Amino acid sequence: MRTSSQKSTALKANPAPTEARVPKRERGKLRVAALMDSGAAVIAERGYGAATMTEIAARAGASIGSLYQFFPSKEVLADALLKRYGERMAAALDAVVARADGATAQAISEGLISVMTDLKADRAAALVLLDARDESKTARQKLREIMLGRIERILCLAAPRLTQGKAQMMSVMLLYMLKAIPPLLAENGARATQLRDEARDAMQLYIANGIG
Amino acid sequence: MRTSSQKSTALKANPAPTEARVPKRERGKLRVAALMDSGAAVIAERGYGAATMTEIAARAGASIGSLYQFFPSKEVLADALLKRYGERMAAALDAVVARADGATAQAISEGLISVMTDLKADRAAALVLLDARDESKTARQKLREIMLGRIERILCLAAPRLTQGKAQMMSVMLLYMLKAIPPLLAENGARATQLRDEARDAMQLYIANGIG
Amino acid sequence: MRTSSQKSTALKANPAPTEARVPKRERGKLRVAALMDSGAAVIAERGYGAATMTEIAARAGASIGSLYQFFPSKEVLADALLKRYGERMAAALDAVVARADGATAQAISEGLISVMTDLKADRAAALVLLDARDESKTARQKLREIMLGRIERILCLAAPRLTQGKAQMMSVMLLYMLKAIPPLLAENGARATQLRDEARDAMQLYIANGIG
Amino acid sequence: MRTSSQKSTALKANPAPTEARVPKRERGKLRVAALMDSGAAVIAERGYGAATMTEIAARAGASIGSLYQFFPSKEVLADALLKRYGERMAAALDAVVARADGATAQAISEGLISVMTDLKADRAAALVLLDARDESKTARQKLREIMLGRIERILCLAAPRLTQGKAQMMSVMLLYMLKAIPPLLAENGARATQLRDEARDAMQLYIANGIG
DNA sequence: TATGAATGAGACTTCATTCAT
DNA sequence: CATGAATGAAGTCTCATTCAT
Repeated sequence: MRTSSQKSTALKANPAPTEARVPKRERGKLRVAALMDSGAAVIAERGYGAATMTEIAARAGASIGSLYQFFPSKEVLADALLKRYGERMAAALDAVVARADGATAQAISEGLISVMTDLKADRAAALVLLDARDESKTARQKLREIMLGRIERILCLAAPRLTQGKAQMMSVMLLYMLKAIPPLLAENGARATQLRDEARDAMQLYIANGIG
Repeated sequence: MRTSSQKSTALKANPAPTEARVPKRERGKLRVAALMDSGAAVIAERGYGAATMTEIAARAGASIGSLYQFFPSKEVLADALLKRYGERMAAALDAVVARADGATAQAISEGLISVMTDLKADRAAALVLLDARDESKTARQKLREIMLGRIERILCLAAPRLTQGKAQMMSVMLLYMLKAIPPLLAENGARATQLRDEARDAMQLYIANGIG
Repeated sequence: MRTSSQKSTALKANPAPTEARVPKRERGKLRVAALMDSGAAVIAERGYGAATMTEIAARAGASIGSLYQFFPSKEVLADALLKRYGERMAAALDAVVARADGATAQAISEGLISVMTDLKADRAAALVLLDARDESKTARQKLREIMLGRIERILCLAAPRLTQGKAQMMSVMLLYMLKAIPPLLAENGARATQLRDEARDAMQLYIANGIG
Repeated sequence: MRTSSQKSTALKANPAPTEARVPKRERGKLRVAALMDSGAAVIAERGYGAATMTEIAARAGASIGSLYQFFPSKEVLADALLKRYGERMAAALDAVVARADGATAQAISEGLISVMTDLKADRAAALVLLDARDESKTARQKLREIMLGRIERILCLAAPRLTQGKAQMMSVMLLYMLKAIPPLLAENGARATQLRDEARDAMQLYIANGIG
């Protein structure tokens, strides 16, 4: 495994940019979007380690040099991907939050599952990234907070009498149940519809029991 | 004294072996065990792609050549690890099966969770392997069958009136809930004990509801 | 900055390319030419198995990575070398074909030997390659056809009454006599001139006898 | 390519044995013969570089340790193989010499070709060895002398008036024609019989012309 | 800015050879 | 003598990253 920079004899090594460069022209924005989609696809398909910058560029119809123009390292690309996923996830959960006031266990369960069912393309990559990179501690933490916070808010809105401790505990539990959904459906394609219901039931039972 | 290249690339070499070589002497057996433990540890720690054969050998106190003596490729080592995990998992689940006749939802839930809580060292590696390698289709399938079959048997023993279809569906659902347990506990160390109970409750509710 | 393994071994990577990449810039073309010359030299000197990619790159003044940029494997380099040799050989023989109409046995013999005497650098490598690699079946076949076809044409032009069967048989025989020439001359440097005449006589006698 | 000994820290490094150990018991002789046959087969099949000591031992039904017992290095095995081939070749040619007195060009030609047609198994390996190893200069030289000397003697016996110079020149030429025979026949199996005659004719013409 | 060539550390793997049992 | 495990140098190949055009 490598950790050290390759450029050992660098003199005034520009302090290694850690952020994606923001494109200024329209054309650049399109290219960045294409590169990110390509990156998500390749990483989801091959895993973080096996995904090569060359393939990512090629699949986006760009040259390797062009890719590095916007994402100065593989790390930066991974971070950008994770960030975009977080934002989209937040938005999706916020929609559930908006409908959570006094909602039933079933509605909540259904809403959460829907969130996990959308955003497919990005999630596959995000999951891969989260447990392939050591450095993603921060990103993982951030994503975790995005999700946990909103789930907790949903629970509290639905059941105002819930103690904070119980709500937190339940949020964590639900988070992990939710995480199991995408693989559950993906790996059991034939019975995906029924399993989706089964999963919703399981979560509903758990939520109803907790809400009391 | 060596003279010309050792590596050939010429002619169709003996078809790369796909199985671990079985040690014939005591020393070899010890080596193999050490190498597998080391392999499980390193893979769990770094992921399949980032785990290096060099580190695996070193951590087992063996030379790289020694590692390759028994595991002629990284793939083969991965397969062996998965196989060992499958056997241990089967044994552990069989013990639950043995106690399943007429058992309560709580007992079953508790039993299954215990299985996932043991075998820690091997499982971490196994999980990593299962979704890091494409080739492990077979291994994954095998492991899946090992677990699904036994979970189904447990459910049927506990609730003889369950239809086969329902039992199968529930087994799949439970399998994915179970898979979520190790990361749930590992990533939330501080509240692991409570979360374990929470998980048990969730499964228990689901089982009880299904058993009727 | 790099973080996790580059080499994957995970997932079915892009199917290993079997063809040399064609350089698009002037610099690349020069490189490729230098690399091929270097490859021919090293392989001729050491044999295919003992020739190392490292040495080939070094002798061309390139880095190992640069070599692999254009020739993604030792095999591919070998194929490219063989292909180039085939093309040059074809051109050289075509020149003999052009002068074959009604030519004497001596002229033909002389012409064929000249062909084998030129192209030295490439041929040494080509010969080594042809019987060092199993996979070169196709290349060998192609080269064989290139030579046999032209030799046959030469014979027919020189002696129109030759039956096709006889012409083919003689072509094969001449091909193997020709193949013996380069080592004959190379390994007997001191008497190379006389041996060249001796060889020409042998071929001339054989051709004259066959042509009748 | 390696040239230096691996055992660098050796203290009183036994001066690296360069000869095959001679077995003393009957069983040992059989084993040595089996190992040599196996060695010839594997080397012929894969080439010198690609032939592995492990496979050679295995194909002879012996362990790697056992192989090294008799042939302390791959080199030594190669030398032994070459030596055995030389002896057999000498014997075969001696038989032709014995019949050479006043023989016709056709008889000589036929005799020489027969020699090349026998000893198949060993020759394939010998040819591979001769141009795969740098060190085989001596062996090659020795073999060359074995053959050249006898061919020359044959020519002189058949045509006492031949000058020594001419006889030598012709011997060299014939040697290379002979060397072309095995590949000629092997690679053109379908027409081997006719090609054999064709080759005999070519040699006969050459000899007859030279003998005058 | 875009392109594609250049670089080299480091990964996996092989195999001649040695040695303890 | 036989056996099979141990060793490690060296080979092939990959890919993130840099740079000249």
